[in-house]
Amino acid sequence: MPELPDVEALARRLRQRILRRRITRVALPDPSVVRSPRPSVFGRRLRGRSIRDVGRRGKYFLVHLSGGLVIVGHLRMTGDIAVVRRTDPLRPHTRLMIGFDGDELRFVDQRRFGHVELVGARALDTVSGLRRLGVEPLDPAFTPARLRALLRGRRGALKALLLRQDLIAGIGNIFADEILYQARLHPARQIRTLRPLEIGAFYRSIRRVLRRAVRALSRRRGAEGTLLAVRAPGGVCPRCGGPLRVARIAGRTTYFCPRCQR
DNA sequence: CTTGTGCCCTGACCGC
DNA sequence: TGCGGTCAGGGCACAA
Repeated sequence: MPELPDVEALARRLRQRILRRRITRVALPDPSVVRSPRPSVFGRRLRGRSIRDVGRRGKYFLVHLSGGLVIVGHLRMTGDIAVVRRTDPLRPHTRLMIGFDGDELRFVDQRRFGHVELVGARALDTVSGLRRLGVEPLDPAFTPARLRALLRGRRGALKALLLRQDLIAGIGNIFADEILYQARLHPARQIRTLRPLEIGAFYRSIRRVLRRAVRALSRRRGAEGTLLAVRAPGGVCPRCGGPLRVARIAGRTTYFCPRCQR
């Protein structure tokens, strides 16, 4: 589930809850979530440090610690993080706990695709995956000109482009569909056939969809009047009322409205 | 360069 | 109710 808006909302929530707090305890019910260093070292390195900041890059979350260390993590398909009372019952699939006095950060992940690693702040750009990420779509650096440059000379479907983390960071299957829906562009539409007006609509849709989702998720609100809300077999287009279509595009299950999206 | 496949895991769901 | 097959919103390596 987690894409850029989810991870951004998570980072904001964490910032409110654990900023400046000191780690007193680390537990690893499933040591395999830690990529590096070795799980036994991981806990020892964390204890005693305090949280300096919590950030995000693409779908990765970054917890900056005192002493120039950073926890880099990815939630993949089923990961989630919550800060709860230390006495609260453990949810199933809890993989990692980081304790502060009274509270505890818990990394829960049913499918065990998610992971964390601990790196020096200086070495952040050596983290594979993080290193190859493209532009942040909500950053001022992502301008219409930047998007045009990204599209220039490129072939393939719009949906495939949106899913490429090395071009634009943080968009996953769900929001790719939503962005194309709002831009009224067909997911299989070829990049090189886009007209200037459509590129403009594409750009605005990327920004608008992600920004609104960040806002909604940060307030723990749902999304209304969107494809998101009706994304299910038998779903109906909120705009024209016609049936949605499901297809495999760019290797992913794709929902779209064949009438509204061209 | 682009697309497709399989894989890492677990659980939900469907049809028989 | 039980069983096996299929699929899932990510990312990576690899092949064509």
